[in-house]
Amino acid sequence: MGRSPCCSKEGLNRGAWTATEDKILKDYITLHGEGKWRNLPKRAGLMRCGKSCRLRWLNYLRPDIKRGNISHDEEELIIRLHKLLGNRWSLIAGRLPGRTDNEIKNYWNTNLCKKLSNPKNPKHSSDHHHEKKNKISKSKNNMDPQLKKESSNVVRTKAVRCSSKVLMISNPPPQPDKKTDQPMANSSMDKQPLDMIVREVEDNNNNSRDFGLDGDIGEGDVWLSGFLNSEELLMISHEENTMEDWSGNSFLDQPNSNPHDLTYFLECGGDWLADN
DNA sequence: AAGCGTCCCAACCGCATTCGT
DNA sequence: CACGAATGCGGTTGGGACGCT
Repeated sequence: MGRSPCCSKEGLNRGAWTATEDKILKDYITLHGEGKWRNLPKRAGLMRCGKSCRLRWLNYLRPDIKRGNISHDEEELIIRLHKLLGNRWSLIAGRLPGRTDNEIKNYWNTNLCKKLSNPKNPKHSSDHHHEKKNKISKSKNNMDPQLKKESSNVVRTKAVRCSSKVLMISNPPPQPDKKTDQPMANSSMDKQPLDMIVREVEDNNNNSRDFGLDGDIGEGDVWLSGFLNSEELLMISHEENTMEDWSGNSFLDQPNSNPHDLTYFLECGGDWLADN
């Protein structure tokens, strides 16, 4: 029983990649481009499964990969993003140019997880090369259960890619009912001030409520789900009551933004729509 | 120097989601 | 709409590197 493997494992190389394999893969992708991973190994002459090739390329061989030396700024950003997004490593990585989801995940698990659970421990500096061998007696599978619990208390959503998401902050239009496609009555989210929404996100962090996309979705959740699943995520700054995209551009600086209306149309890829 | 324990990270695995027909 | 294939994602594992005794 069980699922059939992604490819036949017989006769395939496993484990660490050799320099020769790297070169073959890199040359092949340089020549033919990414994609068609399943057939790639055969065509490139690699004794690897397609998944393995994809992973190797994305996490190691891509020319724009930055490796090691995660800066203090990057670390701060990871922490902030993780607070908001939880373990959605690919989304977090998307906001850190040159960083991969795997690298960020590893960095989180080996450094930030401990650091945040024990922030006063001076051994946990931001320079992870210096903290490499700190002696917290904890094996991987022995993680503090409380810590595990806390790390799961984050907004989690199904990984959903959006083609075009719209986020209305203060005055959302009636949303079509998923089943009937008819507009729903204005929700209680209407005219909700910005900080209310921020608080709602935080409350959801605290009570582990999951934002389901299917079935039993509250009206407010529809909006927040859209927000949280959007690749072009916005950061809402509590202090300044402004919205920023991750590059630090203020929402209020953008064309068509209106601080009183706070209607923000979001096109994945970060393009600001000329009109709605 | 050898043995042991711990840590880190590349790679693997299984499931979810998207895509194509 | 249904189905299978392809791709993407996040959790987990295993082995090498390193420090300590």
